[in-house]
Amino acid sequence: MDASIDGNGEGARDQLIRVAIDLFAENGYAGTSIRDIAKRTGKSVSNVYHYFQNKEDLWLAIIGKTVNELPEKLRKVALSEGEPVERFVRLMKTHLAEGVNFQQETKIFFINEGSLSPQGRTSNRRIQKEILDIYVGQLRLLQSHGLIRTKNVKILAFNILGVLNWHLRWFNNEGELSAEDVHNEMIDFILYGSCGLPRDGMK
Amino acid sequence: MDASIDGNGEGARDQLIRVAIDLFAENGYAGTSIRDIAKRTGKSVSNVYHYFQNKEDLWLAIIGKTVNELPEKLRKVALSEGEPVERFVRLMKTHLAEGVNFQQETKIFFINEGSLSPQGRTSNRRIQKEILDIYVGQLRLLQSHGLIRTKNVKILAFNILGVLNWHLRWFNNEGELSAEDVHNEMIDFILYGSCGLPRDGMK
DNA sequence: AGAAGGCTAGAACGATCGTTTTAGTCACGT
DNA sequence: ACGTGACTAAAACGATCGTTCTAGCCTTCT
Repeated sequence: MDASIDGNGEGARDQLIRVAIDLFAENGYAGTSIRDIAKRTGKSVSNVYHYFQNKEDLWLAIIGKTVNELPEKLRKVALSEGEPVERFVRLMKTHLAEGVNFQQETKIFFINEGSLSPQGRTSNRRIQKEILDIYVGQLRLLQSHGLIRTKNVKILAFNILGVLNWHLRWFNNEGELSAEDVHNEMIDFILYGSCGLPRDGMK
Repeated sequence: MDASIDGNGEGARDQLIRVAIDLFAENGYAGTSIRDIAKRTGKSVSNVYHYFQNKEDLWLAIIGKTVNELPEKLRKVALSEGEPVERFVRLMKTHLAEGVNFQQETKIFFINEGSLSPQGRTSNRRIQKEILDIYVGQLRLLQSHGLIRTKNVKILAFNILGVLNWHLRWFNNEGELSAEDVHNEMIDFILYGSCGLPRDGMK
């Protein structure tokens, strides 16, 4: 039998991660104990410590495959071919799609900065800085094409990230509107706010 | 001597609140212990319990005079006289000014939902709902004047609140740009995004 | 002088925290 | 058959948590 699949179709390690994500999102990092996680999985405390070195290691395992890889994914889009505005739209669509994919993980990422070790805190800040820089870079490019209304692209980038990141708090993928519809409205809002113009040549 | 003023010009209770705000903002609610607060004030643990019934009571004392009163302040502006767009701008300026006034308190408010008691959690949600409703109401009014680009004002309200609330995370009042300049750029972004138009008749 | 009460400190209580230790089961290679 | 190593459970460790208890100071009123 496949070693990565057990009887109920989910490895013990994956189950621990899934439950930890739920609990971290509900009660925060400091507000969630190892015993809470063990209890909800039906496993024992030592089981957690068999798969993870400590609590922060479990945290990093959650962030590692999701938020940590976000800057690289966004950079790939930012450096891709295409017309500037269209690429900018693609950048935001990628960003929003990742947000829906890893909604809880990203929410956790933003909410629990204060409870981490100094290394975790630094890594957290670095990721946010990288993402900000990607947007600032794209906005400067658009600005050089005369497409941006204002001078201060950094404020603009913060505004855009506010819209994109806040969406993690309110968007419900089980709602009546499709993610694509919601995202298109958000992107229109941002494009009007940034360029004073609607999306260009997009369907 | 005035009973509310002690030797160093700050009452013990006020000092405890001030330090608690700092620590809650740094390490979160669950991540901050009563002993941490006592230690930084130089006072004892029982001193905290002399002025506050328990930890959550201290939390509520912090939120009580700041975030709790925000919906009422915004509602007052929302119900005031004036031209719709101008009033909408005044609403956001008030919102942003309060955010700068109580930046740490409001940040705490958003970050620590998960660590509160059920009552605290409910009250937290209620406040956020009230603020959302105020913006939805204003947007509907603007919509009835034909000033809104889109149909779904709720998404629009979330986008706006994203911009306004995210600003609590990055804005530094000691920076080179004045709060007014930054806020005007933010409001322009929102107005373009919402109406497709710049501020009207504003200086 | 003496009682009362606001304010403070320090010790103590039971609970819970993250983590470690000990021990057990089971599958598998030799 | 035997040992090895992955996995799991339960108990225990020291530290820290929120909170309470006891007791002391100091001011104010009588």
